[in-house]
Amino acid sequence: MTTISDVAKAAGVSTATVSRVLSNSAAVKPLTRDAVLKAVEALDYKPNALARQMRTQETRTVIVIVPDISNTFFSEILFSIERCAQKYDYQILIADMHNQPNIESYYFQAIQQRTVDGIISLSANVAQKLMEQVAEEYPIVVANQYLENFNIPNVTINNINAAEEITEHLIKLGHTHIAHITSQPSLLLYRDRFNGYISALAKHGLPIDLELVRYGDSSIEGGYKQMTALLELNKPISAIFAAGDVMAVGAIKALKSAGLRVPEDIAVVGFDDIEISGFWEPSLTTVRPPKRQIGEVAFEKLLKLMRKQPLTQMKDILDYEIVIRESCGYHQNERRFVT
Amino acid sequence: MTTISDVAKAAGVSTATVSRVLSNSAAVKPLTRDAVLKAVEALDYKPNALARQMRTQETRTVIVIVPDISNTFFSEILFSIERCAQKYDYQILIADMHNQPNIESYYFQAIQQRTVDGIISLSANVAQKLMEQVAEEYPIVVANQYLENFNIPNVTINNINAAEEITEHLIKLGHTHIAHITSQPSLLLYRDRFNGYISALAKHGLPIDLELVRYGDSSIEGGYKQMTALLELNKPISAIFAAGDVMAVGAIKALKSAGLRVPEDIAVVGFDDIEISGFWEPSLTTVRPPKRQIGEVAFEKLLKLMRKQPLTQMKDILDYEIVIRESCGYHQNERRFVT
DNA sequence: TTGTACGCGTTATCAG
DNA sequence: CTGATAACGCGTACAA
Repeated sequence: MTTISDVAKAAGVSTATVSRVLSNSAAVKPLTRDAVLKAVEALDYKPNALARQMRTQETRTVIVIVPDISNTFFSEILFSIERCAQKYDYQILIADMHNQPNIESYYFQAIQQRTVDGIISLSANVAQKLMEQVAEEYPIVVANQYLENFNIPNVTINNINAAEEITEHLIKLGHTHIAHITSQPSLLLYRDRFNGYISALAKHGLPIDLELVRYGDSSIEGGYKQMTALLELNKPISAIFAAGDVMAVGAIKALKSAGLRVPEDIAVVGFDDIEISGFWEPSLTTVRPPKRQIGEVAFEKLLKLMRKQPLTQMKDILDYEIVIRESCGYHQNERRFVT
Repeated sequence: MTTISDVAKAAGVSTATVSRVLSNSAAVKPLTRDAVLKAVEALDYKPNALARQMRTQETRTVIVIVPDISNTFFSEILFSIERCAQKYDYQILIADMHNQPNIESYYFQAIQQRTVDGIISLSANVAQKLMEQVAEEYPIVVANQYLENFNIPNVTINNINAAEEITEHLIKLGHTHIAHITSQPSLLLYRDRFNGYISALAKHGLPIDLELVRYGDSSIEGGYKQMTALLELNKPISAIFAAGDVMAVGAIKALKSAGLRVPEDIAVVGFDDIEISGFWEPSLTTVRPPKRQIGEVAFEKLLKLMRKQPLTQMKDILDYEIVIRESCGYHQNERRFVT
């Protein structure tokens, strides 16, 4: 392994000068500079990043905690974070939780052990106190998700409003019996979407039937099972609001398996606007969070924390869009109930 | 920041003893051991991983280079690598190339700069010489992909055979005009699948028409466009072999948009067996590489390299499966041509 | 069983 | 503009 002192020797200068040349940190006479660069080239010298990081006490690496990397919703946000990081010359380390709760705490060690400079968590499925405690000492931003009375820099959308709005869209299309398919109620994100759904029903004087609210895995399989359970209730249902597109896709699959047409027999709307939503049949009406912007704002926020600059605001609430496609049956108004 | 010497002071011992306790590297009297652990607890001491890594010259971190993390094919392999890494107490760093060529070389720096102990690349879209040169000095395993006369530890399946077999499946179903949708011919992986396709046609004395072979992005969009181009040829085509499920899905979408039925009017088969393939309509007949095993074998191989143990074999060729579902129209034999 | 002291490879400080 | 040298925090001979 060739070190900086090997280079120094070869170039006939001190290690300090080599370091100066390599980091452009101070003026060096062009002649000696060339000599150093030549030696670097000749010896194929690569600076030892570990030693540098140890000396400077920064790794220029940020860890991103992702609930489930195989869900394209997250990989899209991740993409935007990566691009942003690249711009500022930071590396990204990806931590996949595979949807298991409380794994964040494991990754928090990384920052306490100085192996990364900051954390962006797309998950908040964790002991809140621990998280806030770590956040007091280290740069952390939570994006997409959040907790109650949350005292950590945070980037999100208003899930209550979004859920209410898309539910109202169904109501305006004439639906009065709308079921809700969702996931882990331990996540405030899902509770907010549930609350938006309830509040839309209430606002329009529609009956609320909690049997029409099902909880399951946030996966195609999960959506399929929940939808099947709903059908087995044999209650009148004319529309479904799924709290995630992945579950919506599973629900549509279940409806088709049961011989029902979407949206003619039952309308379905989702949340997230993942890639396949536009390709699915029928294409999915859904809520589109500003994925690119979420990533950018989260990284810029983290950057400020890492640079110990003051945050202008703790919480950024970004705008979402309602994307109307086929699955809500926008173009038809006659409704009939399944049983 | 509390260091090991803070702990030593608090516990009334030397730093060496603290180190011994923390790493269980040597016998320590239970009494002093307790004192040390108490001090660690009291001061909330976390060892500085950087310093440790610098001292031991190992990071226990492996970087995995992924062509496109939003393609679930790769996230499934990744999952298996992660599980394996966890077992051996290694961390995983994910490098997403976003399908751009020659980005691997950027990540090769990571290993040359000692920031990771090894590399698993799920891509081989790069200057071969550079790769082999780096591989001579550092632990690298290439999985899923490979190059010609490849002198790097490698885990893969026999793509030629798999492509030939699934093409033959179409031929046995009565198809004589089979088109091929594929991607970057610069990748040997795709050239091999192409060769398997050609060899199946040849074996059965079917005419080979290179106009029926289309190249494009390995994405839903890409498959859609290629299929559209194929239809515009106005040539008789009764089946499609897509070199990836993502493209197959796009092709089916295009066929449906053109008012054609799959598999009744045109049959489609894919490659990879990604998650949605089983949920798509029609569900996809495809080749299933042993994703879990690929990850495991790759990691175990890398482990040997990192431990400087001898490799029993350079190249592992694993078994694949042909998964028969709806999109090939297995249950019907009458064929008719479009146009 | 424990402590002292050195070195891992780099950058930063201080003289010159 | 350049060089000598002291850290950074830890693990480990070696000596006790």
